[in-house]
Amino acid sequence: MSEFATIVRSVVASIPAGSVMTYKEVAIAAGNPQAARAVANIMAANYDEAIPCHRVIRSKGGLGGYNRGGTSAKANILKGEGVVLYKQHVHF
DNA sequence: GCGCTGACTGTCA
DNA sequence: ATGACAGCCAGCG
Repeated sequence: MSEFATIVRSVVASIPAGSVMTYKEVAIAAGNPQAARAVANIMAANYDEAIPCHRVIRSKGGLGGYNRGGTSAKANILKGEGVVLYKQHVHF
């Protein structure tokens, strides 16, 4: 794996419960502000239980996707952690 | 090593 | 306010 992927995982794993980060923010934190797609790809292709991908959302507030139960499960988990959701979109 | 795909984003029409 | 287009990057066949 590349260093980028490692940093991305670390960043995502560092997101506290009740908080969320956008793919863009994660990409920036990983050192590549333009690599939002790559971040999403890493999440989708290399999911790990230690990596709370459900706390990573789209810049528009959409949940994006989830490879472990679907968007619905993702929304449910976020809501359970204290994130305010409104019809599957994060309420900033 | 090349080309396609995707849980994206921002801008233009 | 929607919809379409293009730019961007890493992973996989």
